[in-house]
Amino acid sequence: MRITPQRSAIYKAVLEHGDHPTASEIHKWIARDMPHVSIDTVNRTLHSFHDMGLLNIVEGEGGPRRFDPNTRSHHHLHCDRCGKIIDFYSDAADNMPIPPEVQNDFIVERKRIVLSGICRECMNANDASGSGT
Amino acid sequence: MRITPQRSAIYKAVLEHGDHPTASEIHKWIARDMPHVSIDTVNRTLHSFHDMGLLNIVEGEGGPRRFDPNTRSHHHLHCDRCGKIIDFYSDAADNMPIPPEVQNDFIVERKRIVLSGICRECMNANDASGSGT
DNA sequence: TGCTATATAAGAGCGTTTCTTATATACTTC
DNA sequence: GAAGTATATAAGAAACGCTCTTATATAGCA
Ligand SMILES: [Mn+2]
Ligand SMILES: [Mn+2]
Ligand SMILES: [Zn+2]
Ligand SMILES: [Zn+2]
Repeated sequence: MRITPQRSAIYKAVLEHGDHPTASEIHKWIARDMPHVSIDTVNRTLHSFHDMGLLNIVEGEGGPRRFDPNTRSHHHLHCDRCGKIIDFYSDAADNMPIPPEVQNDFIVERKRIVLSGICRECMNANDASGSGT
Repeated sequence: MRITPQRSAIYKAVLEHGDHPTASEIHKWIARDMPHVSIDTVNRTLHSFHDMGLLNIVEGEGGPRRFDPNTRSHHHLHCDRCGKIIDFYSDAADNMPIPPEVQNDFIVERKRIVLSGICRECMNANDASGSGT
């Protein structure tokens, strides 16, 4: 795979961005330094990186794909209010046994836990507005 | 909430479809009996059902939302080849402890396990084509 | 039966992803 | 270092899913 300025910038952007960005967000992020990179190149490149194992694609409830530069084994919290996706780590989750009937009919290559609910910020926002005088 | 022919048909279609269909798939499914139902109505109605707790929205890796009429606590296998999503049940998963540091910063309302890999059909398809003489 | 709040159809609009094609360029070969 | 070639990119079009707008229809109530 060729090394191009676009690819370097895209990879750097994903690492710097930190969160779980969409192709569009990476495109905007990069635009500061390289305004002429096309969204098509960003999207195509992110998928190439995914195919090479440099990035994960994060589970979501429809909508645009979100990419994840964190390649350590980890899991996610999804906030139902603000849509934020937060990493967490859990040995219990990593070591959780897979049911035998699944193992018979399916080759498991990846195991992820998704917890949905309300994040701390949204909790606080709710408290502040909800219980005043 | 009013009972309308469209809503009845959409609910029936989701139950009959069985799998984890998209709004568009339900729209096509219904078209056999009711060709004049709009995709907008299907989509809006599916979301209403979701808000009422009749349906779940299934986690996916981008792309259109997929709905799930199975309201029992269960988890999913995602086939990387054919994109199929298969239900499975696991007490170990349901009882898995949530890390304390998560509980401090997040109100967990739903817990799902997603296993990605290769389903039996894709396995067999691969065998048949891959290792012949 | 008639009324009214709610639901629907149709099409427009929007954002994301993919496709097409001409142009540019990273890497190889000499 | 120069030339050649396979690969990558830009730009715009197109496809797709989802949402919004507005005029019309209708379910359920009085
Ligand atoms: Mn992550
Ligand atoms: Mn399911
Ligand atoms: Zn939140
Ligand atoms: Zn499969």
